[in-house]
Amino acid sequence: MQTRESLQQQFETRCRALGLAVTHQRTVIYGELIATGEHPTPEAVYERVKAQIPAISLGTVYKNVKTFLDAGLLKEVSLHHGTLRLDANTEPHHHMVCTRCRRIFDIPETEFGPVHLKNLPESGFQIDRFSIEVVGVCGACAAARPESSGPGASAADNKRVL
Amino acid sequence: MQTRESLQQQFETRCRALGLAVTHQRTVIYGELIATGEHPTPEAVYERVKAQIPAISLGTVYKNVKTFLDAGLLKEVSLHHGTLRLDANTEPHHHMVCTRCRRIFDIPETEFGPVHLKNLPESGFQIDRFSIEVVGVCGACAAARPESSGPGASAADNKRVL
DNA sequence: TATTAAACGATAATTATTATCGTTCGTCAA
DNA sequence: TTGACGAACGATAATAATTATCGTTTAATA
Repeated sequence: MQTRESLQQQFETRCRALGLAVTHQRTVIYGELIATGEHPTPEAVYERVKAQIPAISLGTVYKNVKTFLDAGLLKEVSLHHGTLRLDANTEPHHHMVCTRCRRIFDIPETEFGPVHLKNLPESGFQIDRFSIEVVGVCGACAAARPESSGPGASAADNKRVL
Repeated sequence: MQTRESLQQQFETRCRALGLAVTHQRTVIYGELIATGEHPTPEAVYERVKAQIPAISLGTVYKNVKTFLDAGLLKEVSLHHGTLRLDANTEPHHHMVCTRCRRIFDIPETEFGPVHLKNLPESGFQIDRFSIEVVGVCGACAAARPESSGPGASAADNKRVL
């Protein structure tokens, strides 16, 4: 398990490896992101960072968040951020999502074995259901571009192909 | 398993039960949604419906999609539609999401037993990983409003409380 | 320390979505 | 069946989230 301190220390090294300038703004933005256990919005990050750098621009936060995502320093919580996707399937089911074209396929609940959760970190949380997402590359996209060479290519996959 | 025909037949009945007028626009919008196995965006629905009702307004599609969501005729594919949520946790982990306040909590991967998928409906899909989401109500929200009485209350839970 | 490209702040533009408002149409009682 | 009325419609303005532009500043490095 990575500590906040070690992540913060690695930040400069990782930036240099990526050819990114280590600016004060970037350091503070990243610091806030690893300091919080929450999963904030860019706007929320902006508010926190502004306490330390009052002159920072919201655009700078967005630009750097995007840079960090592309670099793999950050991840999006969900592949489905962005425009609303509708589901008229009333049967219980799960989804399979292509990281390239963002197409969504249904998987009936019966295709999965039971989910075992050992113990719940957050006390008092009332579980309604488990939602499983199979993340990967669909047949069509795999055929179009067979091999995304190495882990570095994953960032480009955040963009839509189809 | 509900057939498209039965769903389309139920549409009028369900609308009347909900006090919603059965308009041509609504019938076509809903029809397109159950006709497609995809999970379209409102914009995509608009394009499809426009082929049948050229004068329809995009606003009407949005309004009715919202009405259908509130009524439970449709669901959103993801709770994370809307603004971007960032994740600086580089360890493999899953998420627990509160349907009321939309707060997101981390669950280490080790808290779950292995996921068993019997067979993949979409041939050629290359699985990268499974992402499990524990959906429910967090302790704080449950304490604030203990019982969301009956299934009808679930629609209101789509809105943010915190 | 001087050069230079990258990053910054300010702000305009774009995209997704919601709200407004006058007109039309589905519902239901007569 | 018709007529009244409120709900839904289409057009369009407004808002929110995000991205792009552009002139200025700053980090990297020679």
